[in-house]
Amino acid sequence: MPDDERGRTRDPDATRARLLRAATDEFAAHGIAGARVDRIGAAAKANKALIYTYFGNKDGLFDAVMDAHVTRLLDEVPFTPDDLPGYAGRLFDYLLGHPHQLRLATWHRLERAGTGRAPEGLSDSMRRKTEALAQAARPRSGDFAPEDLLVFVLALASAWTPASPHVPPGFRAEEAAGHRAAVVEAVRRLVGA
Amino acid sequence: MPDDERGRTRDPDATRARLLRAATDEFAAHGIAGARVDRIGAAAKANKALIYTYFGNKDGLFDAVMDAHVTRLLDEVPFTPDDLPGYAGRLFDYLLGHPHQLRLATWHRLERAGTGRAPEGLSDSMRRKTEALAQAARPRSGDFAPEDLLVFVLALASAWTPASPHVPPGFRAEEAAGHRAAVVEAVRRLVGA
DNA sequence: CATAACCAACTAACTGTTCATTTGCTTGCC
DNA sequence: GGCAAGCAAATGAACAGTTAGTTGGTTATG
Repeated sequence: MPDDERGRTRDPDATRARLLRAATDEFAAHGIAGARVDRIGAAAKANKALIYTYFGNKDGLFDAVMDAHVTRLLDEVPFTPDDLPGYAGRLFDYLLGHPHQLRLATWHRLERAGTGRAPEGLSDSMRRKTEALAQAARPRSGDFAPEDLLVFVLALASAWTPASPHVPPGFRAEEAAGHRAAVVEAVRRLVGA
Repeated sequence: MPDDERGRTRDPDATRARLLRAATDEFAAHGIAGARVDRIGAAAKANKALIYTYFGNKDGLFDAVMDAHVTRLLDEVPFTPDDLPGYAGRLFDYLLGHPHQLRLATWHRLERAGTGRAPEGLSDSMRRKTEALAQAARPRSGDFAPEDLLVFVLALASAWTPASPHVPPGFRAEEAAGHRAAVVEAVRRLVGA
């Protein structure tokens, strides 16, 4: 007879997962420096000391959160170098459906800039994407360099996301469909429809 | 005979300015939660108590930093609704020359999202820009909504900035000229050259 | 002298991290 | 089946270092 979220019996995997979920919310909301270990433990209904047995320390916990999110994103939004507008649209959808994603990525950029520690598989993924773009058949000359094109597509897809520096405060989800269409059209013009 | 940065005599304006400059570096580097009041005082060669007499508290100091930077940006990069590629290029230049700008803006987005307190003149400026775009003569139908166009231009101009979530680690300034040209060309395609 | 600028020292609260101890599950044995 | 040993999981309380903010006095300036 389950009475609350905490599992009836001892279950390290479930506890780990609960900590990770709570940490995701906390880090997405407050960043690394602003996150509080106490709050994470309380939200996960677990003792905060478990954070140190499972993840080493606060930074290790953040890394674990980042790795999980990057992996999931790369997994669920496959890159399609021959259909960049479609890719931008799907990335837009994903970011809209997972508001933590871009906030976490931005915190990571700001707070972990110098440390060298990058989320697992991210730089590999960027390299693969760039190479795929370089080899993709693109007819017209005077086209963008692969690096520029990739960065532009990512920037456009995330331009309307609430974590972006440019989105005005009163952003409403009902208008998302219109913005999505605009993003797709913008990328279409970039690649020369 | 000046021996260090601190003015020979008492000079409240200079002290205020020194505090503001030190706070800019500290906040740009570590954000609000990560910034340390002691470090700011030390870097400004002023007593940290002066922060509280001049700016109220840590948050007030951050607001002052943000206001100054937003004002300067809006002042030095005039908006030209009829020449969006040129505007994007000039904005790109400004962000490249003032690396603190986008970092501060991003910190503000992340840490001050809900508080309502926006940098002075920013939302006004966004509204004016949107209206200017709406009234600007653009021939072709099927064009972007003014809000979309503005957000896209800003996103593209800041896409290659080190504070962006998408820029790979090994970004070198020598390649900036090429990226600048790509940004201008991208905006040109958006508006339909 | 009167006022404003400035400073050193202080404080109360908080934070990440550790650790000795307890709790409950599993396993081998009778 | 019943039992006790062994062990990982979980806990509560504390530690040692930091932090934003304050205060009372000192010093230059007009």
